Formats: sequence, C-alpha cells, structure tokens
Amino acid sequence: MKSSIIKKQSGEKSMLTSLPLFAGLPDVLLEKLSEVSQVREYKKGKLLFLENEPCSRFYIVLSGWVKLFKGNATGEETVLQMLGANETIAESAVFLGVPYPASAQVAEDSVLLSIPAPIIREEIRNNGILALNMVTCISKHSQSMIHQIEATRLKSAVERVGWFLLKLAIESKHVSKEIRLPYDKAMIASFLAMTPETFSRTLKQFKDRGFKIESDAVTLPDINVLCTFCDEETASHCNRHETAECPIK
Amino acid sequence: MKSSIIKKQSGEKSMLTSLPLFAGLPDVLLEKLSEVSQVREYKKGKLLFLENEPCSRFYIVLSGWVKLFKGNATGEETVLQMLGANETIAESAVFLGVPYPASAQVAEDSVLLSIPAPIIREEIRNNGILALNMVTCISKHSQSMIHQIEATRLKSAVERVGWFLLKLAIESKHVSKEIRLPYDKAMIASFLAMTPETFSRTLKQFKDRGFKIESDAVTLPDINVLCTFCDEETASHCNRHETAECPIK
DNA sequence: CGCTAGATTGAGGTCAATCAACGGGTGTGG
DNA sequence: CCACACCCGTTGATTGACCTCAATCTAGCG
Repeated sequence: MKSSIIKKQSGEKSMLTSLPLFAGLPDVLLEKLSEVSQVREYKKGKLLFLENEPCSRFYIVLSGWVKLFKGNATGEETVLQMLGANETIAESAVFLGVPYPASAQVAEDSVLLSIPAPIIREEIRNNGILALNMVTCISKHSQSMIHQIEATRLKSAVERVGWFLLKLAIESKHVSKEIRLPYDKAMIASFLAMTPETFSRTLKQFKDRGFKIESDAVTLPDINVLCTFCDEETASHCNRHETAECPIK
Repeated sequence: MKSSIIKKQSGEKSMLTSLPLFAGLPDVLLEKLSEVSQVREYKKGKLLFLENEPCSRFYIVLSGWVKLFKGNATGEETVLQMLGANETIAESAVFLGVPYPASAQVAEDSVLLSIPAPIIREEIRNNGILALNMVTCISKHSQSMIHQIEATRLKSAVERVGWFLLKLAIESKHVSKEIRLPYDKAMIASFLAMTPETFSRTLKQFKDRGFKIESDAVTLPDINVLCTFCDEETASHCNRHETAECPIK
C-alpha cells in the first residue's frame, strides 16, 4: 500500500507538454507548473480523496486507472467514472473551488501527476491557453457523462455490456479480436450500473454468442459482432467510421 | 407553434451582462455579441435541435424551460437535463464543435437567446474572461450531472422524488410550504428516471405523509419534512445550510 | 498447502415497468 | 352552450429484469 515518489519535483517540462491539458503553453508557465507538480506511483486500492473533502490537489492520470465513485448511507456504492491515461480527475470541482463531489480510489497500480488546487486555479485565470485546454477537457468529460447517462437509462444490461466491450475494442486501436478488461469486473459492473452477478451472467450470454472469455481476456468470434452496439457518439471515435469497413452504414 | 422574434438584433448590452456567462466582458465584445444574438419567444413543444445534428447555434434560456433528451431505436425517451433561466444548452458540444449529443425541446413557453455557434467558439478563443465564464458554466453543469447520476443510481424512486421536491423548495428561495411543479409531470418522471405511473404513485405516498397535492401545486405539511432527503451538494445551495434553522446538523 | 479476494452459479424475491382502463379538465366545433 | 374528442394524469393488475442472499469455485500468494 506504500506509494513511492518517482520524482518529487519532476522538473520535466517535456512530460507536461505531452498532456493535452498542458499543450501549447509558454515555457515559463510549464517551468512553473513542473516545479509544483508531483509525479507519484500509487498502488491499487489507495484512496486519493473522499467526497465532500476540500479540494486540495488536482490529479491527472499518467498511467493506470482511477475510479471516481459515490456511496450512500446504506453502504451501496456506484462508480461514476473510470479515468485512464491523460484524463483529469474532478477538474470541475477543482476549478470551482468546491469540495470533491465524489471519492476517488486507485483501481489499478497507477502513476499520477498532481498539482495543488489553488495553483492550477490561479494559472487558469492567468493563462488563456490553459483556460481553453481546460474547457476542452471538461467538455469532453461532460460529453462522456451525457453518453453514460443515456447508456444506463435507455440500454438493457446486455446492451450496456456490448457497448462497453465495443468501446474497449475501439480504444485498443489495432483491429483485433482480442480485448483485455482493463480493471476488475466488479468495477466494470458498477460503472455499468449493475451488480457483479448480473455482469457475470451477461458475459455468459456473450459466450453463447461465440465469445471466448478467460478471466480478463475476451476474444470476439468476429471483428464486427460488436458493431450492433454502436451509436453515433461511439462511432466518432472509431477509425473505421465512414469507411468501407464500417458494417453499419 | 409559431414563434415570434422579440428583437432580431437585441442591441441590448445590458441584457447580456445580466447573464453569468457574459459577466465582466469588455463593452466592445458585448456590443459585438449583442449584434449577432437573437432573442426569441418559443412555444411549448418547439424542437430546437435533434441529436447528431451539426451544432449550428448556441442557446441560453432567459425564461421558461428547455428539456434535453435522448431517444433510442425502440422509441423510448429519457430526459437528460431540464434547463431553466440563465442556463446554457449543450455548451460542451458547441465549444468542441461536435454534433449535438442530444435533442432539445421547449418544455414550457420560453424566451431564449441564441448565437451562431462559430461566433461564440471564436470569441471564447479571443477573450479570456469569456473562456473563464465558460469553464464556470460547464463545470457547474458537470457537477449537476454527477449529482444526477448519483441520484438515479443510489436512490429509490421515493428518494428521487423527495430529492427533486427538495431542490424545488430550495430554489424557490422564500421559505414556504408551497411548491409549484415547474413543468409536466411526465417530464419530471423521465428526468428522475421513472415512468409517469411510478411518479404518480410515488406522489401518492407523499400525500399519505401529509403532503397536499393539487395538479402542479404541492403543499408541505412542515417546512422541514424534505430535509431528510438532503445531501451535501444540495445543502450547499440552501440558504439555511449551516445556520441554526438547518435540522440536519 | 491453506488462505483470501474475486468471480461464478443458483434460487428466490422485489421494485418498478408494462399493459390496460378510466377520469377529469380543456378546447373545439356545431 | 353543449357534445365530443383529446390529452394528461391516475389507478389497478400483472409481469419481468435485475437484485439479493448464499453457496461454490478459482486463482494468486504467503
């Protein structure tokens, strides 16, 4: 559970520029940011913050996965977002200076960059480019949340799982029949607004359709089977969209 | 269904400055924006745009209500957001320049301000203050969506209705036992991820607890009955929060 | 090798959806 | 002014998708 600091003061401007949020910033600002930013490795299970805590630090995932989740009084818990490489965590709360709206926990061993919240808030106000990058980041998260609300409300359990697998297949770029589930099944289930049991049973239905499932490795019977779960938003991230290879049309 | 143009070119900088999004902007920019902005009255039922349509205009609600909704292939429909006075519509898509992520329809007779999407996109890039205001707007929407996902996943039907009534009570400011449902019950139901039937039955449960419900007028038996449905996020908008009058502690 | 955490499977229960019928207000046209 | 239609909301009966609870299985690991 111990987390080691890779570089307390990373001092690496180059690392920052590779992040969408920091693209195109002037050198002076990058220098300043790199001085206050911390890059650390975190073990699976590490709690980053709890909901309603004051927003002290701003985090960006460099590698690994962080889950943003909420609990209620009866102990139930639901995953709001799973954040992967290059994604920012709770950026809206950081900007508004309000308490974290949900809790965050490291879902798989990860490397995170963090910056004190007041500093990033200030720099957004001082630098127009950073502000624009921030709008882009939040906008994308906003879009994916709309997409997610839609999914959990209008899709059945099978459709949600199909949609999730399709997104994984598209993200993994190389057109392949192999998909790897990136984090625990219980988390995928909660993210898809279902219980682990239902998720397991649903995966079994995919087995019946010719999928091979061995722990976290999923093999599709055919490259295009998942395309029936596609929608406009998902398609826009697919590199076969609007090409001859897209079976939807 | 005919909609009349109040002022094709409003020319009223003063109206713009009263909107959070346009607060603190230089006069030149306000002048420019007021020249291209249109203020119109729209009748209930008017479709503003459909999902996947190219994002041509940016809308702000001046008065009334607009619903943002999604449909699926089987004809089901779900309300993602209900947007009231001073709220912006689909601002994330406008900024990103992607197609509208959902459809929008006027839920109650409304007055809307609209600006061609390319112009607002350009001005956000030119003016830091506007960009900051935009971050604030999107951040708030982002927060409320997180709040909403939480509500639909972790709360029961009764809790969702209680939560909704509480939010109405808090918004209406004047501490009163009277609440008015701002739009059709079927829309409230869909927004709360339930059917009109379930919503009706749930309201009946509140009647049994002493609520009086006559069409769209709800009377509470006691100012504090809804406080059991309060959470941190909701509390932060309540003017009795952290005062002696707050029954929660 | 036993231990534990994660995942699977089965049986049973439940909340909310569905289907269907009805009521009451509103608007329209004769 | 009344008759009719229509829409919205309500109510009742039934269904079903998913959850809950509990037992079992599997894989990693000290």
